[in-house]
Amino acid sequence: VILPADFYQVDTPELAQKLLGKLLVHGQTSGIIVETEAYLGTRDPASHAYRGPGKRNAVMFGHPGHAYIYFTYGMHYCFNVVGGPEEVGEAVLIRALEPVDGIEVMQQRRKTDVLKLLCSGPAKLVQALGIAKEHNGTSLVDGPIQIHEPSGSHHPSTGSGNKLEIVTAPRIGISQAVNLPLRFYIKGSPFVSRI
DNA sequence: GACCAGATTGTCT
DNA sequence: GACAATCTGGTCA
Repeated sequence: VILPADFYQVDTPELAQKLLGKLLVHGQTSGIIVETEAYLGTRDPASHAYRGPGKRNAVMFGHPGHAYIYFTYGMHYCFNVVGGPEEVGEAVLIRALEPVDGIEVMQQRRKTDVLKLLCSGPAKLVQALGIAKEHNGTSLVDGPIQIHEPSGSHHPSTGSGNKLEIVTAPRIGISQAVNLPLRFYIKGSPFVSRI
C-alpha cells in the first residue's frame, strides 16, 4: 500500500521518525527504512536549504512527498524525502535500509554478496536500488520510486527483541550544527550505517 | 572498533 | 580554490 500524500505533510523531524519501518521501493528492489536524518530549512546551517533555493536544492523547496536526489563528493548520490509544510526547504535523508526484495540485483550493483554492505549508507542504498539523478523531483506517491506501508511479514530486524525502539542521535558527516538530535534509527538493527 | 588517505566533480566563495 | 549530508580499502588494536 503506497503511503498517501498527506503522510508527508508533517514536521520534518516527525516525518523522519515515521519513515522508519516503511518500505522504499524501486522496480524489483526494496528495503525497510532503518535510519534517517532530518534537514530543516533556512535556519539549519547543515541543510542544503540554508542559503535559500538554488538550482541544486530547488526540489527541497517544492512539494512534500517528492524525491530530492543530490550529487556529492564528486561521485555519490543521496536520496531524500521532501517533507514539512509546502515550500519550506525541508527534507529527510534516507541513510540505511534493510534489504528485502531483489537482493541478487542489489548484490550485482554493489559488487558484494554481504547483506550488511548493500544498503548501510545513503550512497550505498541509492546504488543498490538503482536510483539515479533522473529521479530528482519525482513523486513518491505515483512515480517510479515509492514508499509503502509494509504488508505482512516485513518486520525490521532488531538484533534481540521484537519491540521497535527508535534511537535519537546527532547527524553524521556534517560540520555545522553538529549536535542537533536529528538522526533517527531502529535500535539494534544490523543494517544501520553506524552505531 | 579507531583512524587515515584517496577517489573525483558540482557548487560556492 | 575549498569543500562536500560518502565510500573503499588500508593500518593498528
